[in-house]
Amino acid sequence: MPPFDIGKLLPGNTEVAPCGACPVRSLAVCSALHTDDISQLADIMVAQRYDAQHTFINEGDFADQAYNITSGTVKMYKLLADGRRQIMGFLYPGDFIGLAVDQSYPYSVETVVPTAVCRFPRKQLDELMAAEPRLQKRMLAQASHELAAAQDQMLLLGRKTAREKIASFIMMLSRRAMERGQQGNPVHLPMGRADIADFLGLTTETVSRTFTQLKTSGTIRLREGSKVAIIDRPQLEEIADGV
Amino acid sequence: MPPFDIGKLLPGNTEVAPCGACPVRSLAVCSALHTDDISQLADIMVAQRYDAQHTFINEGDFADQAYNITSGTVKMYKLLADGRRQIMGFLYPGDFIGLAVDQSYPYSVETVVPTAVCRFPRKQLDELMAAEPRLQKRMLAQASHELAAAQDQMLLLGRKTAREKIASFIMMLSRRAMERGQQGNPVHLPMGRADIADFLGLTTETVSRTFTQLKTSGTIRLREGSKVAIIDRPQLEEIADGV
DNA sequence: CGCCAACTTGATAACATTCAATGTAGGTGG
DNA sequence: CCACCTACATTGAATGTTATCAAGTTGGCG
Repeated sequence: MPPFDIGKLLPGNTEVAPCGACPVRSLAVCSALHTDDISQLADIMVAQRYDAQHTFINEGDFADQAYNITSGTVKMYKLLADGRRQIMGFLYPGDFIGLAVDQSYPYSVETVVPTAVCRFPRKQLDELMAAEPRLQKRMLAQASHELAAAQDQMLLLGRKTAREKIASFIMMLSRRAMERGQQGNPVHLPMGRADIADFLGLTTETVSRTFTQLKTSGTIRLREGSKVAIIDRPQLEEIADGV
Repeated sequence: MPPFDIGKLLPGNTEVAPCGACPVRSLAVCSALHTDDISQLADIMVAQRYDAQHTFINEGDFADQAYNITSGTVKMYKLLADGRRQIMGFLYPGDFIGLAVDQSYPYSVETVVPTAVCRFPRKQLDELMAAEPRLQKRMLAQASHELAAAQDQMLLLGRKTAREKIASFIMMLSRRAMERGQQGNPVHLPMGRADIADFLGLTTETVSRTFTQLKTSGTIRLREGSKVAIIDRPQLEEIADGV
């Protein structure tokens, strides 16, 4: 039998959540809206929960829905015909999916851990955007931010060594956690080695070997619960920057 | 003496060009504006011309200007500390620079061939954008388009072989030429092997060898004037897609 | 026509992949 | 509660693609 099926939902799905009490409101695009606009958003929104390893967007499908992550982690990826996979990025609470999209989704999206999202019909979201320049401005800012991240990743994929890639990856997760007010040192890696490999353009074996190498050189330490402790942060930063 | 200097300009620089007669108006973000708005744009705009191989944006500099290419070709790139370079993309007439930008430019921009641009102060462009939702919408569309291209490039850099990278590159230039109403078959490559290498995450030697390989297999033919003739387009497409 | 930069080709080496085996941890059932 | 089982992670050995180092060749331009 197949490892996952047609959108099995966790208990409590499709509830209409109170945006006013939303824990990620300050992070999300919703921050661009006033309280009365938020209620408009809430009207067209559906809250939903997915299991881990559940694909809720398939590359090529008609893109009629947009999503906002409220808890959990997801990965966006593209596939080649023979199954080679490139993960474009990992998304966290507050991140938005389906903004920079044409008619059909240019990538698939799959949960890494159990994840909650807010789902919007794109058509109505477009209308709200047309009426609310603040929202549109916020979307442009988000697109710009994503573009900058994509360009950093292009430098990493095209020109960095395995060692530099892994160091950059740990630094990125650490910085991201701190930006979100979480602790930046024992960094939590919710994704497996295969996901890390497909994000960095490596194989799982090379990822594993490189972690070991950084551990041996005293730069990091691997902790239980898929956590990485940064022992020598300045050195990790230097490795990441290719110095 | 240094190979290039402090912004030497070709004759006829800093002229105030008539946007109404602009050859790339339909391609550019300007297409979002009506004739009377265009005049506002023209008021804050300066037309400028640069020699080939001239760097007019330096990574890290304060980003107070935005640019629109009106003729020529430029490359955007990032550098690592030891000089390794990744080219994020090549831009053609109608393309916009300085949109998805924070305080400082996240990349350098250098002309590939003699190039003409329109230059805008970002501050005033932002004001015009706030007043003209159509312009802002157009900018969001452009950012989305760039993001999709960046994601395709991430798949290429992370997961494609040298052969697939070169095939994808030729196909991309061919498609782009056709979108612009130019002929898509003898594809013109205005950039050198080093630029192609730094765009595809390869070395110049590998680029050269791979061109030879595709030539030997009868898929392409190298023509004078840095042109590539596509002999077997279906096969080139299959190679590009990793089949 | 000659020069110089860019491109091509050749030989060797290195980094990462591939194939294969072993180790470890989380989850399930006895 | 422990033993087992399965996933995943790590380690090992050999291969291969691409990089590196080095020598030609071509072609554009003065």
